[in-house]
Amino acid sequence: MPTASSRLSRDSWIDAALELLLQSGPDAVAVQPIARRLGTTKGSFYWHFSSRDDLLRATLARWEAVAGDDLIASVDARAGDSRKKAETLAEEVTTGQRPGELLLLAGTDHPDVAAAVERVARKRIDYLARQLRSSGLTPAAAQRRALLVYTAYLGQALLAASAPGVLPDSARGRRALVGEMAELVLP
Amino acid sequence: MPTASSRLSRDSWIDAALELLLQSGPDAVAVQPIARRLGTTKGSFYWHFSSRDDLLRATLARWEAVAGDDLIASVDARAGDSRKKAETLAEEVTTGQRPGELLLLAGTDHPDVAAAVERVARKRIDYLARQLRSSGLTPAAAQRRALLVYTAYLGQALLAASAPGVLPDSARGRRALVGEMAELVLP
DNA sequence: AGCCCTCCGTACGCCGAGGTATGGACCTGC
DNA sequence: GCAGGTCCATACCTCGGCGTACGGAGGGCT
Repeated sequence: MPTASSRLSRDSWIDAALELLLQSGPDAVAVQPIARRLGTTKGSFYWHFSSRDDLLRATLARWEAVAGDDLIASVDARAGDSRKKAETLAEEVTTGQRPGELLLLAGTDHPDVAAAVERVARKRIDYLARQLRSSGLTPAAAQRRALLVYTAYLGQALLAASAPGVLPDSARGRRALVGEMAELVLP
Repeated sequence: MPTASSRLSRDSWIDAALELLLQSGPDAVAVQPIARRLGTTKGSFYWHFSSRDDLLRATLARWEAVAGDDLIASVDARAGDSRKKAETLAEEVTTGQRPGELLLLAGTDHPDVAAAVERVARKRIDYLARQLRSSGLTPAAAQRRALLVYTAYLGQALLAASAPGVLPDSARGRRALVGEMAELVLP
C-alpha cells in the first residue's frame, strides 16, 4: 500500500486490476477506482494503457496464466498419485475460487473474456482426464468423467459463493463430498 | 412491443425486469433501459415503485416463484418414475438456464439476492434428494448425492454459458452426460 | 547548465445511470 | 360538466464512469 517507488509501471496497474477482478468481477476493473487504490490518477493510467479495455485484456491474460498453467503446474508438482492429484485440483477449484472469478465464468458478452475462460477450462479438464486415464479409465470415459468431475466442482464453488447454507458446514464435510465424487467416478 | 393498453401496471414493469434479469443479470435491472423497452419514461416507473431497489426485490420474488416452486411443480407433473423426474429437472437446470440466472448464482453482495438464491437451491436439491430416496438410497446418501448431482448440473450450465466448446456439440451428447451422472449416482 | 524524454496531476467534456418536481392528460363519479 | 384521483411525460439535478488536453516535475545526457 505504500508509494512503492513513486513511479508506477504497467505491471503495477495489472496487479491491482487482477486483485479487483478476482474480488468483484470484470466490471470492477475500472480506471478511476484502481487509480485511487494506487494513490495516483488517470493521468498515469492513460500513459501506460490506451483504454480501459486495454487494461482488461492485459488483466485477463495474466489471469489466464495464473489460473490455468500456474495452478496446474503447482498441483502437479505436489506429491501423490493420479487420484490424489485430481482431488487436489478439485480442492483448489472449489475452495480456492475467488468470488469474482465466478462472475467471469458466469458468462459475459465480452469476447476476450469468453475466449480466456474457455482456454482455462479446457486445460483443467484435460489435466483431469489425464489423471483419470492414469487411473485406468479408457480415454473416452476419462474425458466424459473429467467433465463431470469438473462441473461438479464448479457447481460447488458456485453454491459456496451464493448459497453456502446448502453445503456442509465443515471443511471436512465439503472435502468428503469431493472424495465421494472421486469414488463414484473411478472404477 | 405494441402499446398494449397505453396504461402500465406494476406487473408490466416486473415482467420486463425479469426478462432482463434472466438475460443479462441483476445489473441489467435498470430503470431507464426498461422504460425505453416499454416505450415509456421514468415518470411512470416512480409512480409504481419507490426506487430501483424496490423493483429489484419484486423481480427477485417473482424469479423465486418461477425458478423454484413452479419449475419443480412442472417437472413433478410430468410422467415418469423418480429417476426420470430427477433427469428432467437436470435437463431443465442445464439447458433451460438463462444466461443472467448464472450471474445471480455467481454471487452478489446484495443480501436479498443471496437469500432468494439460497431458497431456490435448497428447494431443488431437496426435491432431487426425495427422488433419490424413492430410488432406494438412504436419506443421508440421497442428500449428499443430490448435492453432487445438482452441482454437476450447475457447473454444466456454467460451462455452457462461458465455454461451450468444452461440452459435447450435440444435444444428444449433453443428455448422455446427464444420463451418465444419474447412472453413477444410483446404486 | 541546458535539454529532452518519461511520467503523472489537473481540469475539462461527455454520457448514462438514479432520483425529484411539476404539470398535464385521461378516466371516473357525482 | 366538472372536480378529483390516477397515471405518465418533461425537465432538471447529482454522481461517477471513460477519455482527452495540457502543463509541469524530475532525472539522465551532453
